[in-house]
Amino acid sequence: MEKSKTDDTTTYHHGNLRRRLIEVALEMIEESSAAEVTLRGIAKRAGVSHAAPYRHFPDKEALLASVVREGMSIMLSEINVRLERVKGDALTRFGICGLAYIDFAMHHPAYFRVMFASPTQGVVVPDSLKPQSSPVFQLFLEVISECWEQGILQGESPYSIAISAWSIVHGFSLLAIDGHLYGLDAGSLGAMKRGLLHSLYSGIRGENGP
Amino acid sequence: MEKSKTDDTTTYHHGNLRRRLIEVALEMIEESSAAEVTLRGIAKRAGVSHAAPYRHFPDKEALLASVVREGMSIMLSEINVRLERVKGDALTRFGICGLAYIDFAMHHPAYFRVMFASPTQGVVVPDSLKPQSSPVFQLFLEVISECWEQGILQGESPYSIAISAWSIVHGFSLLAIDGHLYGLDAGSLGAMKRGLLHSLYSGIRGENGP
DNA sequence: ATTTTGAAGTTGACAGTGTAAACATCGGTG
DNA sequence: CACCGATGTTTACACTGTCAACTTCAAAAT
Repeated sequence: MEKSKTDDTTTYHHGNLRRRLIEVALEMIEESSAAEVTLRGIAKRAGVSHAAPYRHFPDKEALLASVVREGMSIMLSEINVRLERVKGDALTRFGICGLAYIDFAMHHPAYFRVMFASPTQGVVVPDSLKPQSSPVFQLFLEVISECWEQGILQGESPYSIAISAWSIVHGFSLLAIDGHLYGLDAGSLGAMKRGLLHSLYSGIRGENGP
Repeated sequence: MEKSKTDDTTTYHHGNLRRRLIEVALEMIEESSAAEVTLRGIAKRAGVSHAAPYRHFPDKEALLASVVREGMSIMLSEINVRLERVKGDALTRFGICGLAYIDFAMHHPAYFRVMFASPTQGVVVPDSLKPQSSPVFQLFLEVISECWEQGILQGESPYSIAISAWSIVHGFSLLAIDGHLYGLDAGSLGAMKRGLLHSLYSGIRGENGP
């Protein structure tokens, strides 16, 4: 009779809420924006009374936090799936991490926005979900360490390289989904992604630069 | 009797509200966080009835937008002040832009947060204040163009370099003020800033990297 | 098979929010 | 000096998050 934490299968009285609530929440974030999403609105769209969510989440923030956790999990797995396909070459794996990060942001902007909305809105993301402690950052760190040990990447430490890499990749993701880079077509955006990683890898120093 | 848009001098019935409201708003953002700030709370702290702000701003969002504009303006001027002191050397000027951007974020985290809270909260930042159209980004672009023309920086275009530069600098700023990089002391944070810019300038490719 | 029981959902209430409309007030202009 | 419009106040409303009391129903216990 134990209700497992990750309860997918149909259960309960009215179907499987909890799950449905998370889905609806994401839907509504896609349509409007994380701030304008209302708990009552979510409940209504789920076809349930306005207080029903409280049987599954202590408060609104907790529901949103679940969306965040789910997003984190999906992001991590999407990156990992791509990594699986290119075992071996450490540098390539590094590139894949960066590209996959940006791709996740562009493919799932709603997830991405809730995930990194931290200080604003009501979404007070728990510390364990902050960038550096996130599994995604840890993955970055692993892959970068591998490169660093092989002398493929240089820097003060793998950690400092990871900071640089995460910064550039995350910053670009924000531009891509928010400022949307002046409506560039998919092709040039793809080129831009690669250009971005290249500029970090090879640097932007010109011939006349000291 | 015209009330100029930027009304600093004391006027009106009850002193100079508008100005005071913006100040109080910023104060309260510093204390709690942009989302939890309430219009009624701002009014109360300004010693005024809860509807008074509506004589100066059409709605809450407009007040917050004014805070954003002010932040943008301060950021721009702080960067410019530092640039004034180092006319001449284009590359140094580029470095100053990046450092000053990060410094602004760290010195005025409240401003920085409202400014880039875009999609979340109620702060729907107008398009004209989005990163790429902001004067700050334009400044980046100018300085980078200068370097690019002199062959000090390389890349597909000044614009693409600016994207990379803004991305890394903005992403790092987020880490610094939000994830706060595990409570590093000021010294190592300073070193980190420089390391960050260096990694973009010189790249992170190691000896064994292709 | 029937009772029991507690989780899941509902209803109604409350304080607090943003905002609008009607009213009050004061300083400068006629 | 009277007026008038900008500035501030009061009252009111719809909506939010959240809580407490109530209902319902499916499975556990008898």
